[in-house]
Amino acid sequence: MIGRTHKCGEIRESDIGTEVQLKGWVQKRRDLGGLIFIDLRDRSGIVQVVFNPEVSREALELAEKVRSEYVLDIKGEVVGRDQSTVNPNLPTGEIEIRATHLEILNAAKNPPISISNDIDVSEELRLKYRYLDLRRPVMQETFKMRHRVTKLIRDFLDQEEFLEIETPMLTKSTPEGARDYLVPSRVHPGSFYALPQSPQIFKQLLMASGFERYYQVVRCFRDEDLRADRQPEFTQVDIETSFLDKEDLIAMMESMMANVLKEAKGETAETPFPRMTYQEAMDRYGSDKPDTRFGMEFVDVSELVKESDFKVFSGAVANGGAVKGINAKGAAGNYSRKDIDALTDFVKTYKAKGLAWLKVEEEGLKGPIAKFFNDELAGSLKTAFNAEAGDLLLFVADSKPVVADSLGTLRLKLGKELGVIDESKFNFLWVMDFPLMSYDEEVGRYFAEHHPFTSPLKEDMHLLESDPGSVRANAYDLVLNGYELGGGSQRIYQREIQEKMFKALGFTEEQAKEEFGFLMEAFEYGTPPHGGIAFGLDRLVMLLAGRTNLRDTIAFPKTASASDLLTEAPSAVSQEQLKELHLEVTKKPEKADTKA
RNA sequence: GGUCCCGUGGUGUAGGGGUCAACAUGCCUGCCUGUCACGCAGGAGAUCGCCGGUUCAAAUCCGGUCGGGACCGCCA
Repeated sequence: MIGRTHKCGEIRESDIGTEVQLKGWVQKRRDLGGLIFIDLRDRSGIVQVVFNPEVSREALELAEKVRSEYVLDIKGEVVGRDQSTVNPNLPTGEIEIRATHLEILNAAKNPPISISNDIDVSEELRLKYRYLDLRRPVMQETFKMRHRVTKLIRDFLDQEEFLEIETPMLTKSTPEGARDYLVPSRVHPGSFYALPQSPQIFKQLLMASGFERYYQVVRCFRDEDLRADRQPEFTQVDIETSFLDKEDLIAMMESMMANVLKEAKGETAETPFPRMTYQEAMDRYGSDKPDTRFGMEFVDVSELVKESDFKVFSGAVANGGAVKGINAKGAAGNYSRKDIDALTDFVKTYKAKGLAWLKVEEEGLKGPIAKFFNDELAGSLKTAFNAEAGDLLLFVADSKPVVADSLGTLRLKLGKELGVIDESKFNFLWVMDFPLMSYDEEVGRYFAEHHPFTSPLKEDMHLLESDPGSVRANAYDLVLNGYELGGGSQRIYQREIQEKMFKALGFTEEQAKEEFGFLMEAFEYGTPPHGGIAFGLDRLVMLLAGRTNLRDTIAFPKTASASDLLTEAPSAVSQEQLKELHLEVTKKPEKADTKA
């Protein structure tokens, strides 16, 4: 018994009368005594197999031994079911397999997690028995989706004459950006490679090499703490082009994404995608990656309330901050004072000192701060928020970054709680004109918002030395439903500009030369104007598959504390290994499971 | 580095100082020829994550610790 003639989930009425051989796992066995039904599952789906003594007593007796997740090899005939026994819940429900032969290829212990879509297991067990978790149909679907998306992207880029070129995984640690994962060098005592945070510099060098269009589906590493949408190793679709200006590249990427959405989801995305400047995104949504599937936009009432008797408001404006609010339409009845207290605690995690609120009623504004607003001001506020009776107005008065952060996150929370987000939508959005760099008060210098190779906008170039903080980057982020899907920019390709950039970032000439001298040297040998973008593949798949956690789109992900529960990585290593690498561990490992 | 939530039979939960270890599901055995959440009858299975403290008595209270999750910081 070797051959497999059909896949379980693909057998149909048209196959009736066919002799088939199937291989798969036991989803469920139903033993009726003289008759046994087995739902056989392979990656294509499920089909019902019947063991009947009139067909093969031998097979029936063997089937009695079978349990969940046994691996079977079955031969039989496809037969139609009586109208009364058709199962409308299965694509294969019109037929069943009348088994003539059964071979048990492998037995299985009773699995610790059930192989079904309804998740009623802890994340911990799912990760420990990841190979079982991945058997679940939803997970299989997600990875089929991931494959499909990756292939669509590859096919698209291939058609556009991009070359997929690999870049090193053992590379040089560079300052700026995230913490590096380091790999000690055995050959060079005390020296370390870094795993790439992205192939940024290599792809620019490939442009210097004259490849013109490069892409790579590539693993990247960042040793930072995890989040639901952040894993320490993740996959980027990394793209770089020569001679294409921003508009050409953006149009091409829109076409690629629209194609992915169409082919993977059957959804149409209107191109060109909407655009918004960074400033506008911050002003209207308090985020550089706004979720535009719903409104509830910020209303800046700083001007209205700066003279008000409510000191929290007027004081914030006087201190150079702002007072902004959002209107939770019709939500006044949904939120008790206790609920609003909870919202207040929520915004406090984002440094807001408090949350002011007003309920809009027919007679006027209600709430503890209503007394500070006279009829005229109350009227202006209602107009500003387009407020009607039943609305709940929520305000944060603070420094501008705190207002943006806290109110922006509150908006998302309320959007979810009030169910005003259309989950079926795919809202792409370009966010443009990011600041090139921002000043870090604690460290006392500027840091690049994207990375130090991002070109300034031409019209801001003259400010690079005089007022670096106000220079806008020739950069663009692609946002999908409130997630940053990718970011790109036109790059600096001239040595003098790159030198100015490093200088603005506080590098001495020597430092710049030591860290990035090879790149600047390359600029001197005819590097073409170039630019590119990188997309987070895991996130894209997560959004397309309708998942909310990045772990669900990565076959073997890490826990929140960056460990792998399946292999138990990371783990201690032997003294010999450490010695070879010229390393000494100064802190005792948490787990005393040192390898022999 | 910090905040919050969770940890009880295989799994998911309930309980919350002393006959309270319960429910569902799964598992095992038997019966059953049209099931597909099969059914019926019976059965096994947990010192309540771990360590310590309080107490006559701790699964329950307290402290610590480990593990999982969400978030802040961090990260584009």
